Amino acid sequence: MKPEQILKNFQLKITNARIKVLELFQRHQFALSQPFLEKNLEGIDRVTLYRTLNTFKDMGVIHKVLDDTYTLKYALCSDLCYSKNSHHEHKHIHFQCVQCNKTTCLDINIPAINLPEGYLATEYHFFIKGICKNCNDSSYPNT
Amino acid sequence: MKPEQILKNFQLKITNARIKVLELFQRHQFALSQPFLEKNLEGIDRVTLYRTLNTFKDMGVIHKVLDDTYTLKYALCSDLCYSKNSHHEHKHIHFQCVQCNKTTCLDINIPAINLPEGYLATEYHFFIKGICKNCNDSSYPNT
DNA sequence: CTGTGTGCAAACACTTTGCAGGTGT
DNA sequence: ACACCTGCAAAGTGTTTGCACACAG
Repeated sequence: MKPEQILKNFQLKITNARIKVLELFQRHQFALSQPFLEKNLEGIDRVTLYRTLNTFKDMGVIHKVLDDTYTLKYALCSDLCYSKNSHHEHKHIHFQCVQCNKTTCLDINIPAINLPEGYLATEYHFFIKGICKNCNDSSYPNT
Repeated sequence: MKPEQILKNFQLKITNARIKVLELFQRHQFALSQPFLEKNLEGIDRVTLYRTLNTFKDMGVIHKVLDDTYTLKYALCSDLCYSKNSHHEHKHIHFQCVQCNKTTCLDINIPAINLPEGYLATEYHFFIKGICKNCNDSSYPNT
């Protein structure tokens, strides 16, 4: 979908910065951080990027992706973000590759957990560190 | 166990800073961050704390606890950190309370996940956000 | 005595806030 | 026209590095 259309769907004003940010998300299948955006989108202010990401997150255009780099990352919401009852939520597992340093969304749901009596859950975050398919494949070149 | 004994067990030099840090960990059942240690341990340099935490983590005295605050947290390793085959690893779930802002270790193992072909896992991080037992109990006082 | 631990200064990286001016609708 | 978006400056917070001195073993 065209960035302009996405913005329209979410009733967000169509601005240069937002289009550029969405395009960048669409060009990459992995989660993006503000520093990454800043490097790859010269001409757009650092603060604007932070605010754009925040707005997108609040409106449900993107969702937080946590890994252990302690830099906020986000990924475009997709089918993965909708459960069977068409309720927008984020219960899939993320994968952080220690080789290419990319964190991606896996098409695997977070398994249900029985919390001890008295606990109330609102959000689940599950990520796995390791070597992703791409890096794994390229380290064993075809013979 | 006495902090001195712990240090001895891990073949670490017994210093004032390390004892103080271990004592603080023992006094709290939740994960501690460097900023927290800094506030609660006046007289010990900020950098020393970072380095102490790093050393402890490398030696397996403490383990990383991730939540979405983007501040590194650590917890003392305990029985939870040893799997059935007495192999030191960290596969339990953490819980981040949005009310008291404490992140704790749960006595629940991370369920096994079947990764897609080609992926290789080395670490699992799973945390749940919500309201912990303590906060939940205190918001519904006994009648 | 020797190597490791500590403290201080400084730099680095990521994120947030305030305000003035610009722009989409 | 008006509200919202953007850019700039500055500050806040968490973390790392370099170097000289101190101290545990």
